[in-house]
Amino acid sequence: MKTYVHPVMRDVELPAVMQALSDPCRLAIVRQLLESKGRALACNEVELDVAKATRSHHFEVLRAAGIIFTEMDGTKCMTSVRRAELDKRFPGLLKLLSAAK
Amino acid sequence: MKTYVHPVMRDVELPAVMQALSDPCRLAIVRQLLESKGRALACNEVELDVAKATRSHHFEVLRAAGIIFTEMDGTKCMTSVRRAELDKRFPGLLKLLSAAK
DNA sequence: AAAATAATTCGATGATTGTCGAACTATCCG
DNA sequence: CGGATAGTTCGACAATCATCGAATTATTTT
Repeated sequence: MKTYVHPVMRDVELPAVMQALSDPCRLAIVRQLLESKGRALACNEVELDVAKATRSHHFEVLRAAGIIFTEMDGTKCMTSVRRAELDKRFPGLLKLLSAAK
Repeated sequence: MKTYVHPVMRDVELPAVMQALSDPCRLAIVRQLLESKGRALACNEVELDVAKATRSHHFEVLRAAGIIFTEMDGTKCMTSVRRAELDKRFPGLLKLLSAAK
Protein backbone atom coordinates (compact mmCIF):
# COMPACT_ATOMS: atom_id res chain seq x y z
CA MET A 1 0.00 0.00 0.00
CA LYS A 2 1.15 3.46 -0.81
CA THR A 3 1.98 5.87 1.95
CA TYR A 4 2.13 9.60 1.42
CA VAL A 5 4.80 12.02 2.53
CA HIS A 6 3.74 15.26 4.14
CA PRO A 7 6.06 18.12 4.97
CA VAL A 8 6.34 19.32 8.54
CA MET A 9 4.32 22.54 8.76
CA ARG A 10 7.31 24.42 10.15
CA ASP A 11 9.10 23.85 6.85
CA VAL A 12 6.22 25.03 4.67
CA GLU A 13 7.06 28.29 2.93
CA LEU A 14 4.61 30.90 1.77
CA PRO A 15 5.82 31.13 -1.85
CA ALA A 16 5.34 27.39 -2.28
CA VAL A 17 1.86 27.62 -0.82
CA MET A 18 1.00 30.48 -3.15
CA GLN A 19 2.39 28.52 -6.05
CA ALA A 20 0.23 25.54 -5.21
CA LEU A 21 -2.86 27.70 -4.96
CA SER A 22 -2.21 29.58 -8.17
CA ASP A 23 -3.84 26.92 -10.31
CA PRO A 24 -7.63 27.08 -10.72
CA CYS A 25 -7.95 23.31 -10.51
CA ARG A 26 -6.09 23.14 -7.26
CA LEU A 27 -7.94 26.09 -5.83
CA ALA A 28 -11.16 24.27 -6.69
CA ILE A 29 -9.95 21.17 -4.90
CA VAL A 30 -9.10 23.05 -1.73
CA ARG A 31 -12.38 24.91 -1.78
CA GLN A 32 -14.38 21.73 -2.11
CA LEU A 33 -12.45 20.18 0.73
CA LEU A 34 -13.07 23.23 2.86
CA GLU A 35 -16.76 23.09 2.10
CA SER A 36 -16.96 19.51 3.27
CA LYS A 37 -16.45 20.74 6.83
CA GLY A 38 -13.56 18.60 7.90
CA ARG A 39 -14.89 15.38 6.44
CA ALA A 40 -12.17 13.85 4.28
CA LEU A 41 -13.00 13.31 0.63
CA ALA A 42 -11.68 10.73 -1.78
CA CYS A 43 -9.79 12.26 -4.70
CA ASN A 44 -12.50 10.81 -6.80
CA GLU A 45 -15.28 12.65 -5.01
CA VAL A 46 -13.87 16.03 -5.86
CA GLU A 47 -15.48 17.40 -8.97
CA LEU A 48 -12.81 18.25 -11.46
CA ASP A 49 -12.69 18.40 -15.22
CA VAL A 50 -9.32 16.82 -15.95
CA ALA A 51 -7.91 13.38 -16.67
CA LYS A 52 -7.16 10.95 -13.88
CA ALA A 53 -3.41 11.46 -14.16
CA THR A 54 -3.76 15.22 -13.97
CA ARG A 55 -5.99 14.95 -10.96
CA SER A 56 -3.44 12.79 -9.20
CA HIS A 57 -0.76 15.31 -10.05
CA HIS A 58 -2.66 18.24 -8.53
CA PHE A 59 -3.25 16.37 -5.32
CA GLU A 60 0.43 15.61 -5.14
CA VAL A 61 1.33 19.28 -5.56
CA LEU A 62 -1.08 20.33 -2.81
CA ARG A 63 0.30 17.62 -0.56
CA ALA A 64 3.92 18.64 -1.15
CA ALA A 65 2.99 22.24 -0.43
CA GLY A 66 1.65 21.22 2.97
CA ILE A 67 -1.93 22.15 2.23
CA ILE A 68 -3.66 18.79 2.31
CA PHE A 69 -3.29 15.56 4.19
CA THR A 70 -3.92 12.23 2.48
CA GLU A 71 -4.39 8.81 3.92
CA MET A 72 -5.11 5.57 2.12
CA ASP A 73 -8.28 3.76 3.04
CA GLY A 74 -8.66 0.68 0.94
CA THR A 75 -8.37 1.78 -2.64
CA LYS A 76 -9.46 5.31 -1.82
CA CYS A 77 -7.23 8.15 -0.83
CA MET A 78 -9.03 10.19 1.75
CA THR A 79 -7.83 13.74 1.90
CA SER A 80 -8.57 16.81 3.95
CA VAL A 81 -7.15 20.28 4.43
CA ARG A 82 -4.56 20.68 7.18
CA ARG A 83 -6.83 23.27 8.65
CA ALA A 84 -5.61 23.82 12.18
CA GLU A 85 -1.96 23.70 11.25
CA LEU A 86 -2.41 26.09 8.34
CA ASP A 87 -4.45 28.49 10.44
CA LYS A 88 -1.62 28.61 12.89
CA ARG A 89 1.17 28.97 10.37
CA PHE A 90 -0.62 31.36 7.97
CA PRO A 91 -3.49 33.00 9.81
CA GLY A 92 -6.18 34.16 7.45
CA LEU A 93 -5.11 32.09 4.48
CA LEU A 94 -7.95 29.57 4.53
CA LYS A 95 -10.50 32.24 5.25
CA LEU A 96 -9.23 34.05 2.20
CA LEU A 97 -9.79 30.97 0.08
CA SER A 98 -13.22 30.27 1.46
CA ALA A 99 -14.41 33.73 0.53
CA ALA A 100 -14.96 32.52 -3.02
CA LYS A 101 -15.64 34.94 -5.82
CA MET B 1 6.82 59.01 -21.40
CA LYS B 2 5.64 55.54 -20.61
CA THR B 3 2.28 55.03 -19.05
CA TYR B 4 1.35 51.83 -17.24
CA VAL B 5 -1.77 49.76 -17.56
CA HIS B 6 -3.49 48.58 -14.42
CA PRO B 7 -6.38 46.13 -14.31
CA VAL B 8 -9.65 47.16 -12.72
CA MET B 9 -9.77 45.51 -9.30
CA ARG B 10 -13.11 43.89 -10.06
CA ASP B 11 -11.39 41.87 -12.79
CA VAL B 12 -8.53 40.69 -10.62
CA GLU B 13 -8.76 36.95 -9.95
CA LEU B 14 -7.35 35.11 -6.98
CA PRO B 15 -5.35 32.49 -8.91
CA ALA B 16 -3.53 35.22 -10.81
CA VAL B 17 -2.77 37.02 -7.56
CA MET B 18 -1.46 33.84 -6.01
CA GLN B 19 0.62 33.18 -9.07
CA ALA B 20 2.17 36.63 -8.87
CA LEU B 21 2.99 36.15 -5.21
CA SER B 22 4.45 32.70 -5.64
CA ASP B 23 7.86 34.05 -6.59
CA PRO B 24 10.22 34.92 -3.72
CA CYS B 25 11.50 37.99 -5.56
CA ARG B 26 8.03 39.37 -6.03
CA LEU B 27 7.01 38.55 -2.51
CA ALA B 28 10.06 40.48 -1.34
CA ILE B 29 9.05 43.45 -3.47
CA VAL B 30 5.54 43.55 -2.05
CA ARG B 31 6.78 43.18 1.49
CA GLN B 32 9.21 46.04 1.12
CA LEU B 33 6.49 48.20 -0.35
CA LEU B 34 4.18 47.31 2.52
CA GLU B 35 6.88 48.19 5.03
CA SER B 36 7.29 51.63 3.52
CA LYS B 37 3.88 52.53 4.93
CA GLY B 38 2.19 53.80 1.83
CA ARG B 39 5.10 55.85 0.60
CA ALA B 40 5.73 54.91 -3.01
CA LEU B 41 9.17 53.50 -3.82
CA ALA B 42 11.13 53.67 -7.04
CA CYS B 43 11.79 50.24 -8.54
CA ASN B 44 15.38 51.02 -7.93
CA GLU B 45 14.94 51.54 -4.22
CA VAL B 46 13.67 48.05 -3.66
CA GLU B 47 16.47 45.76 -2.63
CA LEU B 48 16.60 42.82 -4.98
CA ASP B 49 19.32 40.51 -6.15
CA VAL B 50 18.54 40.20 -9.84
CA ALA B 51 19.47 41.91 -13.10
CA LYS B 52 17.75 45.10 -14.15
CA ALA B 53 15.69 43.36 -16.82
CA THR B 54 14.47 40.74 -14.42
CA ARG B 55 13.53 43.39 -11.90
CA SER B 56 11.49 45.20 -14.50
CA HIS B 57 9.79 41.95 -15.41
CA HIS B 58 8.74 41.22 -11.83
CA PHE B 59 7.23 44.66 -11.42
CA GLU B 60 5.28 44.12 -14.60
CA VAL B 61 3.89 40.82 -13.36
CA LEU B 62 2.79 42.37 -10.06
CA ARG B 63 1.20 45.24 -11.92
CA ALA B 64 -0.69 42.96 -14.31
CA ALA B 65 -1.93 40.95 -11.34
CA GLY B 66 -3.41 44.09 -9.82
CA ILE B 67 -1.17 44.12 -6.79
CA ILE B 68 0.86 47.27 -7.34
CA PHE B 69 0.29 50.66 -8.86
CA THR B 70 3.04 52.40 -10.80
CA GLU B 71 3.37 55.96 -11.93
CA MET B 72 6.21 57.63 -13.77
CA ASP B 73 7.86 60.55 -12.06
CA GLY B 74 10.72 61.80 -14.18
CA THR B 75 12.91 58.82 -14.88
CA LYS B 76 11.73 57.01 -11.82
CA CYS B 77 8.77 54.69 -11.60
CA MET B 78 7.14 55.20 -8.27
CA THR B 79 5.19 52.21 -7.13
CA SER B 80 3.00 51.31 -4.21
CA VAL B 81 0.70 48.50 -3.16
CA ARG B 82 -2.98 48.93 -4.06
CA ARG B 83 -3.70 48.54 -0.41
CA ALA B 84 -7.26 49.73 0.08
CA GLU B 85 -8.53 48.09 -3.07
CA LEU B 86 -6.86 44.77 -2.28
CA ASP B 87 -8.11 44.82 1.29
CA LYS B 88 -11.60 45.19 -0.03
CA ARG B 89 -11.34 42.56 -2.75
CA PHE B 90 -9.31 39.99 -0.81
CA PRO B 91 -9.66 40.73 2.89
CA GLY B 92 -6.75 39.40 4.88
CA LEU B 93 -4.40 38.94 1.95
CA LEU B 94 -2.02 41.78 2.71
CA LYS B 95 -2.03 41.02 6.40
CA LEU B 96 -1.01 37.50 5.49
CA LEU B 97 1.94 38.80 3.50
CA SER B 98 3.05 41.26 6.16
CA ALA B 99 3.26 38.51 8.73
CA ALA B 100 6.70 37.59 7.41
CA LYS B 101 8.39 34.39 8.46
C1' DA C 1 25.14 69.28 -25.62
C1' DA C 2 26.95 65.42 -23.39
C1' DA C 3 26.99 62.20 -19.63
C1' DA C 4 24.58 59.93 -16.19
C1' DT C 5 20.46 57.81 -14.38
C1' DA C 6 16.12 54.91 -14.40
C1' DA C 7 13.67 51.85 -16.50
C1' DT C 8 11.63 49.16 -20.69
C1' DT C 9 11.97 46.10 -24.61
C1' DC C 10 13.86 42.41 -27.20
C1' DG C 11 15.54 38.01 -28.20
C1' DA C 12 17.48 33.85 -26.23
C1' DT C 13 18.00 30.06 -23.06
C1' DG C 14 17.13 26.60 -19.71
C1' DA C 15 13.82 25.11 -16.25
C1' DT C 16 9.39 24.21 -14.66
C1' DT C 17 4.59 23.16 -15.42
C1' DG C 18 -0.10 21.32 -16.83
C1' DT C 19 -1.94 18.02 -19.55
C1' DC C 20 -2.76 13.44 -21.29
C1' DG C 21 -2.89 8.26 -22.55
C1' DA C 22 -1.13 4.00 -21.33
C1' DA C 23 0.67 0.83 -18.31
C1' DC C 24 0.79 -0.54 -13.60
C1' DT C 25 -0.49 -1.63 -8.53
C1' DA C 26 -3.41 -2.50 -4.92
C1' DT C 27 -7.82 -3.31 -2.91
C1' DC C 28 -12.61 -4.54 -2.87
C1' DC C 29 -16.70 -7.23 -4.21
C1' DG C 30 -19.51 -10.77 -6.39
C1' DC D 1 -10.74 -16.34 -8.78
C1' DG D 2 -11.74 -12.46 -11.77
C1' DG D 3 -13.60 -8.17 -12.78
C1' DA D 4 -14.27 -3.59 -11.22
C1' DT D 5 -12.64 0.41 -8.78
C1' DA D 6 -9.21 4.04 -7.18
C1' DG D 7 -4.92 5.91 -7.70
C1' DT D 8 -0.03 6.24 -9.12
C1' DT D 9 3.79 6.36 -12.29
C1' DC D 10 5.88 7.03 -16.66
C1' DG D 11 7.10 9.22 -20.74
C1' DA D 12 5.87 12.86 -23.94
C1' DC D 13 4.48 17.36 -25.45
C1' DA D 14 3.33 22.17 -25.62
C1' DA D 15 3.18 26.23 -22.91
C1' DT D 16 4.72 29.27 -19.59
C1' DC D 17 8.36 31.31 -16.80
C1' DA D 18 12.61 33.38 -14.64
C1' DT D 19 16.73 34.95 -15.98
C1' DC D 20 20.10 37.63 -18.49
C1' DG D 21 22.85 40.88 -21.71
C1' DA D 22 22.37 44.22 -25.08
C1' DA D 23 20.00 47.80 -27.25
C1' DT D 24 16.71 51.55 -26.58
C1' DT D 25 14.01 55.53 -24.61
C1' DA D 26 13.30 59.29 -21.74
C1' DT D 27 14.63 62.37 -18.20
C1' DT D 28 17.82 64.85 -15.19
C1' DT D 29 22.24 66.79 -14.19
C1' DT D 30 26.59 68.82 -15.24
